[in-house]
Amino acid sequence: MTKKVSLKDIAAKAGVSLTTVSIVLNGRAKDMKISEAMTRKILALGKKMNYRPNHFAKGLRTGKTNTIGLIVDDIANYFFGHLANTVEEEADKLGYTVMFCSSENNEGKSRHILNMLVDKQMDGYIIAPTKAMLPELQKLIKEKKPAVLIDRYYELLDSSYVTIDNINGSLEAVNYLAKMGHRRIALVTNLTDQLQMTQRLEGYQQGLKKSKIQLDQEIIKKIPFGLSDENVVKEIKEFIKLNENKIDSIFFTSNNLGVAGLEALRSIGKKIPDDISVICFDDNDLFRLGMPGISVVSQPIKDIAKKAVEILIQQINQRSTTIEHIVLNTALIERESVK
Amino acid sequence: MTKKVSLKDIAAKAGVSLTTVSIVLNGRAKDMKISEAMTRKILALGKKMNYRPNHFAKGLRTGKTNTIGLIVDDIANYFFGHLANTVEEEADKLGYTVMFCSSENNEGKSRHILNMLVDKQMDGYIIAPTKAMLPELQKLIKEKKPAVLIDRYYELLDSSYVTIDNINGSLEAVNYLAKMGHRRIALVTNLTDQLQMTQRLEGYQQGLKKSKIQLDQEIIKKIPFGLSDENVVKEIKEFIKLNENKIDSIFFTSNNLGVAGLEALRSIGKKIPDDISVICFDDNDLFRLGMPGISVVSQPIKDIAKKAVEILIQQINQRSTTIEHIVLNTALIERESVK
DNA sequence: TTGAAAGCGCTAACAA
DNA sequence: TTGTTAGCGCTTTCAA
Repeated sequence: MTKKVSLKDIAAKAGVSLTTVSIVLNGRAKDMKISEAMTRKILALGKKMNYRPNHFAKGLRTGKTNTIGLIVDDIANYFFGHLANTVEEEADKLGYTVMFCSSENNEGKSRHILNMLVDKQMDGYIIAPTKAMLPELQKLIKEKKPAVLIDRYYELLDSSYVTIDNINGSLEAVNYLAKMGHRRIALVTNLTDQLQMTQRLEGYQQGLKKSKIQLDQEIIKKIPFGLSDENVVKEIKEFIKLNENKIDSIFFTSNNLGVAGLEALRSIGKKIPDDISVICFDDNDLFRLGMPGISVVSQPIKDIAKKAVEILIQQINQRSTTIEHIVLNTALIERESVK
Repeated sequence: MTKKVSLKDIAAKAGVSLTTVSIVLNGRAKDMKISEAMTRKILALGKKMNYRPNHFAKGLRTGKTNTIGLIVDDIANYFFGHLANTVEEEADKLGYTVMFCSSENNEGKSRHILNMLVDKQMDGYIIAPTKAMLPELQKLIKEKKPAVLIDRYYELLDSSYVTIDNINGSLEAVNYLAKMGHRRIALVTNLTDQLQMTQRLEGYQQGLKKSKIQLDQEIIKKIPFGLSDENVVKEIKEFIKLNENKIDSIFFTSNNLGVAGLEALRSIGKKIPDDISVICFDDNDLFRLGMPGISVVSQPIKDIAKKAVEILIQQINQRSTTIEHIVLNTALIERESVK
């Protein structure tokens, strides 16, 4: 195993002190008025010896890691996977790497990964928060660690966030269904008090009201987090069968629920949109290209990611210390699942 | 900002030396015969003061990070997203965190992220390699850094890998199409010399031979990496239109190509399976739940991930230094896209 | 059974 | 314009 070259090695070869080498290799030669000749010599030596700074030593000394932590629900999920992709891309442009973790919407796991990221001293955090994280998150904010929340936030957490207008997105979905003649609009959502979901429920209710449709708790199904995929499908199947004659359409409040919903509908032989109309919050390949195409409320995933990174890096660089609340708009995409 | 507690702080409070605290907190009290009373006292203090080891100091001293690096083509891709998910899960069980990066099958990016991971001194690497990485990878192997390749490997790289039987998977797909009466089987694959793809091509050729079908280069389409999604669709569309009357079925060699292929087919109004039959390497939600369901050669994603982590961690722990070559089997899933 | 001290590689304050 | 030195927090050898 070839020994790694350190600043000391270079200093020795160059016949100068450690400090000089450090300064030059950190691009501060001009500031410190190191002679051009010296600068060139050291730079060349650094390249020739293939010097790679020791990340630990640097971190230990400066406290900086050039890494940001990203916590999402599930990296395999379409929304979060694509979000993560753009976050990485944007961060990379600015010289940061990102460390992803999936919270799985699970209390223990959430807290565990956040602590772990804090231990590893990320320079900043982009987090789709869970309730279990609240205490840790509060501490983070209090200590003025750069952080921006995504997808949802907590009122009592005085932090920046980037979200979308969930209420209006849902409202539009429901209005659209109503406009197409549907009156018995079922809702399939998650059993959670996470804001994005309560807002989607709220939008559903507002939409009904606006369309003068009576709210019926019976045709609202709330599915707990943490069920296996098969069990989610099962729950939805049972819900649909139970309300077969009471509903004419279903609004799924997420990607995952929608996919499971399609599976459920298929397995009980319901045809979209002939037997039942369907609309979903969040887009994906299945909705876009499946037959029939599923109408969706689509989120500007790239914009969310870009904005989150932008705000975070500003905070890290202290260029801005103001708390930003960004709310982006959704877009209703009509396909063939509503009739 | 509350100052972080260090071993020194605890030592001071406990009235003992730094060393003792370090030993106890690392669970080596028994080995070093530290008295029970002392052990308990320090442990309690550590908990009370909420001691969190400094990752940099530890890493600087020991060279260990408890982090593994994972390089995939694209974290937003179904296959790699799910793979990453399981890798994280498995690694977590063993006390490791994982740092994901997407190579985007791009030369510069590949090399860049590998270097970056090496700089950050991962304890081990799980890599879907690209050609551009070869020199760095070779160095890694020579320095006996734990690493296992996934999805593909390079003969000249003497390293462990976990892959699937691509040749047989493709062969089965082609045989299946032939058995269903197809003779003009087009292939849509990537223009690359990456092993998983050349093997799938090889399997296609073997399948044709076995079914006594003449190979026709004209109905093999190779799409370069790095095109935008729309352009991939466009390329496939043109290919299909050009060969409209010459083909009765298409075999897509990946997830991404299949999705783009479905989009292309739809946009030119070709119905599956009436106008054309389709089969794809790799599964996803669209293939599983779309109408019609797309028949696929499915990979055991979880097993690949688990095996890769298992082998890697063994290497890290020096429990095993032997190079392992794992080749898992695919499964042909028949749905409705072939007639 | 415990402690002192060296040193991992780097940066930055201070000297020269 | 460059060098000396202290110290970031930790582990480990050697000594007591």
